Amino acid sequence: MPRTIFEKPDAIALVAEVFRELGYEGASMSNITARTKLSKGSLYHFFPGGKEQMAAEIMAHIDDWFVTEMFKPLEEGEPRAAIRTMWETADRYFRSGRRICLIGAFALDETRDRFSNAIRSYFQRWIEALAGALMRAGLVSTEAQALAEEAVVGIQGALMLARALGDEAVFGRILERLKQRLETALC
Amino acid sequence: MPRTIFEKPDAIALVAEVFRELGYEGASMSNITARTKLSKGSLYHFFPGGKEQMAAEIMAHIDDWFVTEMFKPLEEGEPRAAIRTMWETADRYFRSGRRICLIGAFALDETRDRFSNAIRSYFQRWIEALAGALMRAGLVSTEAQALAEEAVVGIQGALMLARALGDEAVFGRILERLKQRLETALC
DNA sequence: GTCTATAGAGTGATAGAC
DNA sequence: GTCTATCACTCTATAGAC
Repeated sequence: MPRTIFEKPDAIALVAEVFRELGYEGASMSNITARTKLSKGSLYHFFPGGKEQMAAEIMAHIDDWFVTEMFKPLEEGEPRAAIRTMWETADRYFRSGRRICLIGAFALDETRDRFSNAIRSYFQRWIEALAGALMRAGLVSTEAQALAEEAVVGIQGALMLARALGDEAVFGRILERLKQRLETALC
Repeated sequence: MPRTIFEKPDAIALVAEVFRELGYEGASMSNITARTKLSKGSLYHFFPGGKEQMAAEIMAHIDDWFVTEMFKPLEEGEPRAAIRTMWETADRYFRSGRRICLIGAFALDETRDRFSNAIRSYFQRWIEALAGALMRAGLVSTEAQALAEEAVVGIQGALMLARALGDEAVFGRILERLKQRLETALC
């Protein structure tokens, strides 16, 4: 019979999309095997710890992506350019509001306790990286902290509202307003 | 054997807390009976449609509460006073960030399709009620719409971030900033 | 006695683990 | 595929209000 060979990074990406669509509880092993075409054997080969390990590795994978593409540039690059790039990176990652934040969704459901450390450190690092960039761009600490918090809150709230209203355009509008607010503060 | 008599409003409130804590999929009938002390007999007596009916009635109950306590005052009352009261009502309902928005949480998980109409109309009415009050207070339509959207996005994002960081204080800080922004716009 | 609401064992289906 | 645990849900017996 025909077989498809998967590598673990593929498996993580495929399973991630199922979790993103159905949530942690909603993603059953049958759903996952049906949608990913990965057999139960393959899944337990890649993730001996079962569903919990899948979710943990998916979150780590998302975190890695953000560290490379967004947090490190904010922490180490020229701050104004990095902040400008951040909006594009967010828009690209969240597909202009069509894709939700899996880590944010996990924060709101019963999986939150299981993964609370990963969830907390992702958002903490995002806010701190942005606040740090704003300070290096000339803002005082309190203002930088408040604006950074507001930006991350706005992105997450916009993703939820886009999903709730079935209108992805909300995301673009909020992103634009947040961008303007940060640029105004830096002038 | 000893029996406890429940009334339906009590049943809705008790079950609501289980859904809020565990999410739709996470709240199993066993969990619900264990935490609420309602037997399966009582639950299926009150909610012959099972879990789906429970969730639908809980959402309707939440929606009713918001209509009475927040949307109608915004739609019909003196706009500036109603907006001022809205912040207090939100802070009280969400217990200063300790309680999440169940309707928002449903919007992000796989239940979203089942309840999409209820979810959409809740957020739509909130934004429209607030935008209407801002217009009656003197703002032009586009600015009122944008500020209303931003306020609801901010509240939802702040609830998520408070939960994600395990730090409810975020909610109070964001609420205060949103309040200031609306008051500034109205001056 | 009648009737409604509750208790909780029991049902088949399906979950996740292996 | 096989396993056991647990799922949503059904059903019968009966407690308690009248």
